[in-house]
Amino acid sequence: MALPKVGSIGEYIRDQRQQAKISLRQLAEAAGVSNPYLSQIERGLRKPSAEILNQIAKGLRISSQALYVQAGLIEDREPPSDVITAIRADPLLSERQRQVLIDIYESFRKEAPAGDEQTSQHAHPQRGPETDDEPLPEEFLAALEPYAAPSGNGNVTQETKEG
Amino acid sequence: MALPKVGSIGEYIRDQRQQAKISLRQLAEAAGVSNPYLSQIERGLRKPSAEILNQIAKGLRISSQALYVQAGLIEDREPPSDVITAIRADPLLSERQRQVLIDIYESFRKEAPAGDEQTSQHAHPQRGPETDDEPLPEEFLAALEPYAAPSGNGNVTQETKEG
DNA sequence: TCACAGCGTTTGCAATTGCAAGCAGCGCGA
DNA sequence: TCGCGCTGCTTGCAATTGCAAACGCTGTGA
Repeated sequence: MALPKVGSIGEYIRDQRQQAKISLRQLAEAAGVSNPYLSQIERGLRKPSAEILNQIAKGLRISSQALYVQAGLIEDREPPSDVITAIRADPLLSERQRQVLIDIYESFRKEAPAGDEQTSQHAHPQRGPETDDEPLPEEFLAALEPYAAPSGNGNVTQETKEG
Repeated sequence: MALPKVGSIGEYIRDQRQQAKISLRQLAEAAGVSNPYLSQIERGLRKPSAEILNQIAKGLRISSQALYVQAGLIEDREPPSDVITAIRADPLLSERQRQVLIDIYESFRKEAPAGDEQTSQHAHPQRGPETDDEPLPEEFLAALEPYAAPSGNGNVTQETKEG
């Protein structure tokens, strides 16, 4: 576990605050917490709750995640090398959708020849967002709609919205 | 709007727990919290700290971020499209499979309004040939086989391979 | 009919959070 | 020398967290 010091959350906050060139009281005001409590947090005398942490993050204009990671409350970033893990972790999917995705994925994994793991990125010269060989399985998507949610939406052409 | 009630964290936990088919005591044990406290959390009588939340997430085998987002402790500013990342990174999927998975996932994301996985049950009065009771869309999996590879395999019952 | 095991819930209680009030120090203008 | 405002820190104290123990309920086997 090469995790950073959990207690460094206070130092991290103080560091961020000083870099922002604001006083402890100012940050306390912006974050909506009391000055003395913030003081104790920065010196590691208190272990703030997630709500306080979130408010402090807002006051510092930094990501809440960054603070949570520093506080050791989030496995830093959780690199989901596992598709199933990522699907399970997605809070915006319904349980039904999750199950469908996992099932499809597992069926793929079972069928897939596990031999071409050598950077299959170039396995298929896919140039556009759509596969050229054949049209996308719109039938699937249309059929999946009842599993997703209301509002029949056939527009599923992928928009390459990788963040 | 998007995050109506923060207190729904308890419902979310209970939902996840029941879908995992484990008892309150089992989850409490796995998460390292007391059973009565977990009971109170699930019913919204207590507001757990981030540490407890983190442990519960571990016990549920879900992402801490998912819980934090549900708890309103993280601005869902960064929608975890980790699913797409994971799909893209999976070396065992063919390009076509990858595309199908991403398309399905994105269609889910577009249709699903995050929180109401319950209401979506009755969202579609006009149902297909099968009723909603059907646990899993085997028809989809069967139809997807040509997109995966030869060798028909219909055994895709949810085995919930909890590691 | 018991006894046992499991379920979720309720009940006190120690420990902790988080705050209002107050304290000590520093810089500045009168 | 004061006073004023700012810095951060210390001190009680109400409110809350989180837990151990016990409760009521249901199902199962002797």
